[in-house]
Formats: sequence, structure tokens, C-alpha cells
Amino acid sequence: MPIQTNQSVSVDCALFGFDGVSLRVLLIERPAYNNLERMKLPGSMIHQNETLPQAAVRVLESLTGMKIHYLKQLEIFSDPWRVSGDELAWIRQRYQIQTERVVTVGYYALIKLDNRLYEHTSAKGAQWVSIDEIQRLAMDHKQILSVALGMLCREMQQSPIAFELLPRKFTIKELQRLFEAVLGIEIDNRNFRKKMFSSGFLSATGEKQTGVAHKPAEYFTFDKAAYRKAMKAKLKMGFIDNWRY
Amino acid sequence: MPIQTNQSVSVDCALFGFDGVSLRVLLIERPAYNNLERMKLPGSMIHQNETLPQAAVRVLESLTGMKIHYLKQLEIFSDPWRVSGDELAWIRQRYQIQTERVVTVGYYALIKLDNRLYEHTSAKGAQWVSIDEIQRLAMDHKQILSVALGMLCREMQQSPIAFELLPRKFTIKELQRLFEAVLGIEIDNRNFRKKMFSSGFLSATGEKQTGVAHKPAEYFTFDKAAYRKAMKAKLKMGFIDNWRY
DNA sequence: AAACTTATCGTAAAAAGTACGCTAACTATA
DNA sequence: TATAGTTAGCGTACTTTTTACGATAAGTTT
Repeated sequence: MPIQTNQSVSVDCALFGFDGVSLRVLLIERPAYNNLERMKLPGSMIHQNETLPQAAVRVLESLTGMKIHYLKQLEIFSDPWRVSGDELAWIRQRYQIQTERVVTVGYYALIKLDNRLYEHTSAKGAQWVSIDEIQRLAMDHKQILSVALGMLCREMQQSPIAFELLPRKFTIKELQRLFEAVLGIEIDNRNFRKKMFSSGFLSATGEKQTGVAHKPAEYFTFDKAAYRKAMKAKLKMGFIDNWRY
Repeated sequence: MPIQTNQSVSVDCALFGFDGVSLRVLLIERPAYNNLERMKLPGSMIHQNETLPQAAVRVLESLTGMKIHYLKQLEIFSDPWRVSGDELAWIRQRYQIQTERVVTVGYYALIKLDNRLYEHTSAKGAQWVSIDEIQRLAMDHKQILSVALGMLCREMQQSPIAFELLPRKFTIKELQRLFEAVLGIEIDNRNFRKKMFSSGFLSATGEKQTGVAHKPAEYFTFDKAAYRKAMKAKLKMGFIDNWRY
């Protein structure tokens, strides 16, 4: 069996945002080409002299105009036929390269949604689509998105990445709603609150909501330093204390 | 910046085994070439029509002569200069290809060490090296190994992969020693035993050790079906109950 | 037979997680 | 301007899980 030559390596990125109600992912619409699906995840062939994460960051930063603070690799989609037929023709035309096979690396990234971001992305022709409204995507991008979502669920229960999706100041309820949206469950807000506080890295700002039709909630911020200290303490002892077979 | 062409994709694999005392990894020694490091992880360029995991399995099965039951992708090592200079020359000569850049995908795999396996691997010129005896490896293979070890530690606390490293029948103490070796900690054997049993997927064989200088321990096996049933039950409810911030 | 080692069973205390009642503080609306 | 509706935020009792460690059992070595 001959060694594979004439192949390309690309990155495809699922960038997630939370609008207070549902989880959204950034999609771009490519020009019509035969009957190919129009909507796809942002992506690019890798350039010379850049690593894969650099390529992912390049794609996302140019699309959002903002710094990407959280980026994580998913897996590599290496099915020899994942890009073939019209899709392969599209790639060849789009990038002006003679490639026989495209291996892609999936990334997922998190960002705080805000108006400036909405403006920037829509100027670029990209859209924030709620994850439960997505039916089909180009190539195997639906599969990549599924993997990204699974990863997000798992990560969210183990590391403080939720805060990457929320504004700097947030209420406990907002945090709770994010968990509920991503994990698709209901949570008792009294116990949720206790759990969050007991971790010790939410710090109160003293500021409160205004104009809400109920007792205003206090705004909190995520205290990164306290989190790191807590983690270090945990590693010293414990460690074995969180097996989940 | 031009699109990268003329690149190759390879896989490199860290195959782990446990000899009852320490964790070992399979290394191969390549022929001398200038002053390059001799020892490296097993790996290969990918062939046409094979996916990356297929390539990894091909490499490991031909080296061990055994089926690989547990294989998992690590990450992609895509530094543009990770293979350059003499190393790049070596690759070109070894595979007879004109490549400018080699992107590699790390895999880690687990196997049960036994005599048949030792024979087969040593016939192939490969060695099982204890992980704390490894100083340097070719290219960035030391880095790949580090990532693999980190992954193994994390996975071992969350899924029942320990059993991939033990013989079919094992004592609780052997299981405990494996955990201690991989995680580098001491564990109270009475609590360890309770934890293992409470999970409900160790099944007693009725057989006991013979010839040991103490009360003989019973042999157990890992009951995969029970494990899957337990997992399904867990997913139905719980879910939120294992955050670790 | 005594010493040594690990297996295995138990128990009590501490910590973490769960369920849920209650009051506080706002806005909308009647 | 009262009152109904809503979420915030505090507390408490109960259950489950984890941890620390005592005690006995069953072999081999000396």
C-alpha cells in the first residue's frame, strides 16, 4: 500500500457562545457550488509555518475580530473519503491546490457573546445558530459539531470553562441557566448556589441587577487565582477521590 | 502566506504495559543515522485509504502480533519544525518521499504484557522500557510520551481502562499496585477494595493465589456487562453529581 | 511455634450531596 | 396603592459517599 502523498491538512472550528437562553455556534455560509450544503463550520487549510492551533486561532480571530481565549483540540477526522466528489472539487477550486485527500482537525472554542461580536461576525457573513436548530452541515461538519458538543458537556463538569461563555459579571442564575442549557437538565437553584459558593472562586462584586421584576440578584465574577489555588490544594492530597467508574 | 503543500501525516504510538511493578512503554531502536537519537516510539506514515487509527493499529499489531483492544488519540503535533534537518532527511530516506513537513498524530494504547508478547516484540527489535528510565527519545517523541502519560493518568481515574493492562484474572492488590504505579500515590487497601467492590463490576472467580507467603488473595475478573449496565444507570439520573472544579 | 505479610471484614466519624421550607425584594397589574 | 407574581438567598434535616483505622484470617519463612 503506497504512502499517502498530495494530501492537505485543515482545521475546522466549532465556536460556541451563550445568549442567556441557548447555546449557539458560529456557522458560515459558502457560495453555492453544485448542490453542496451551504452551511459549514469555519475552517481553513493550514499555512506554511503555522501550527494547527495557530491556524484555528487565525480563522476564528479573523472572523470575530476578538481574541480567542479558550481553544481545544477535538480529534482528527481522517476518513480517506470524508472530502470527495464535488466537495473535493470545491476545495481544489477554493484553495487552488491539487490535493487528493483532506485530513481535518476539529477544534472547539468558547467566546463571550456581545453586540460588538454580533456586528463583526455578521459583517463577515457568519451566523450564530442555536445548536438545536442545526439540521445538516457541509461535509462531515455535523459530525465534528457533535463531537465538539460532547466534549463541551464533559469539560463543563470538570473545569471552569463555563465562565468563558458568560460576561465578566454574572448572576448565579445565569450560570445555572448555562449549565441547564448545555447539559439539558434542571438544577435546584439552592443547591446549585451552595455548590458554586463552596468551591470558593466566585467573588461578589457588591453590584446588583436593576430593572428586573423580582429581587435583584448580585453579580459575581470568577476568581481565577482562587481557582488555581484550590486546584493545587486538591492535587496535593485527594487525587484518588474522584473516580467515576 | 502560502497554503502548506508537500506535507506528510504520520502516527506515533505509545503502547503501555504493566509488569506488576512498573509501567512500561514499547520503544523501537532505529538504525544509526548521523547523530540522531536511536530510540523512538513506533510510528508510520499513513497509507492511502487508511484512517489514522487504522494506521496506528497497523503499526502496533505488526509489532506485537496481537490485537490492539484499546487505542486512543492524543493530539496532533504540528510544529512546522518538529521534523527538520537530519530528522527530515532521515524520513525522506526511510520512506522514499519528498516531504517538506511532517505532522504527526499521537496515539496511546494499552496491552496486557505476557511472555508471548515479550518474545514477539523482542524478535522485532522492540523493547519494553520502564517509563522512569527514559531519558531522551528521537524527534519530539519524549513530548508525545509525556502527553500520553498524562492522558493515561486522567483516563484511569474515569474509566475502567486499568483492566486493559492486567491479566484477565487479577487480585485486588495487583489492581491497586497498578493504580499506585500509574498515579504515583499510596492507597489504603481497605478503602480501595471497598471502592472497587461497590462499583459492582468485579466478579469473583473462586480461585485463589498459591505459593504466596501470606494469606492467598482471590482472583477477580472485570465484568464488562455489569460495568455498562452501571454506566447506563448513572447517566439516567445523576450527571451533575460529579463536578470537580 | 513464632514472626511476618497480606487479605479481608468492620465500624465510626467526617464530608459531600439532596430535598425542600421559608423570607426578602423587586416589578407588573389591578 | 395594595397584591400577585417572580426569583434571590438563607437555612435545616436527611442521605450517601469517603476516609481513617482496628481487628482477625490464612498463608510462608525462619
